[in-house]
Amino acid sequence: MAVKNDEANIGVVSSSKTYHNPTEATLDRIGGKWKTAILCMLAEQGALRNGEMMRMLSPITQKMLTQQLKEMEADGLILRTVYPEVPPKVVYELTESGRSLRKVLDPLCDWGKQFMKI
Amino acid sequence: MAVKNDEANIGVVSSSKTYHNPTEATLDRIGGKWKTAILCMLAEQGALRNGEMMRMLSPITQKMLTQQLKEMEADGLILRTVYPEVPPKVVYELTESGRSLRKVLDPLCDWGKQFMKI
DNA sequence: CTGAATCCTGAATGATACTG
DNA sequence: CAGTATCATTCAGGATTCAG
Repeated sequence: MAVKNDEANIGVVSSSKTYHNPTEATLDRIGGKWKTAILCMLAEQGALRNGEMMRMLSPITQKMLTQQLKEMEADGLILRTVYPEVPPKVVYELTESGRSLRKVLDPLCDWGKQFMKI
Repeated sequence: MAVKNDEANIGVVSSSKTYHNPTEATLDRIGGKWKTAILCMLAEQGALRNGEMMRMLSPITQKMLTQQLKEMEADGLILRTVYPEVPPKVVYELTESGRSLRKVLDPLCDWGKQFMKI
């Protein structure tokens, strides 16, 4: 997913893989275990804090939430804003590119509804 | 992906997970490393044989191709037809459900084009 | 409150050899 | 031609602990 920090590739936003078709490039960016859930939440709620997302995505771990958010930030899908307060306040929201994913997430969501048992 | 053959779940087409949202149900079915590539090929070509797909997806291994096809067949996305000939002839094509994935694959493909370098 | 740093396990994928 | 069967490897994901 996203970036592999080997020596020759530090800080590079997008790895230089070769895909069989463009769908694989998309899945590389939204295929993480929690990414579509996070993206859908942010699309609905607008902007959220770490703690809020932790609760909504339970039982996600802090490590996974942070990791998935970081990767998506590096991929330009999410904007992370730190407010210099005490205690710390950090807010996450979709970027323009992240919002453009709606065209992808909506069909993904529609098709999957036939299997939902919630 | 697809089925987990533990004792209580043999032969069940769809595992009984609980998802945070329907997108995860979709990704469970098309998220394998080669699945979208296979599905797109079949959507374009109509029907293909094992050897044809092996060549088009190179460097996929025989094991992975068979495995991904089996899972998608179990999920009702692909139809496998064996012609009783010598040498053997087996043809794969999309089912109705598989064809309905076009609504998902097309947006997935469109969005990913911005990252293609081929 | 937000998040970094380690360590660890299992699933997913791959290499290779064999078969009706 | 179209697979199976094993073994090896890699890597995403998870548990736990520490920090500003």
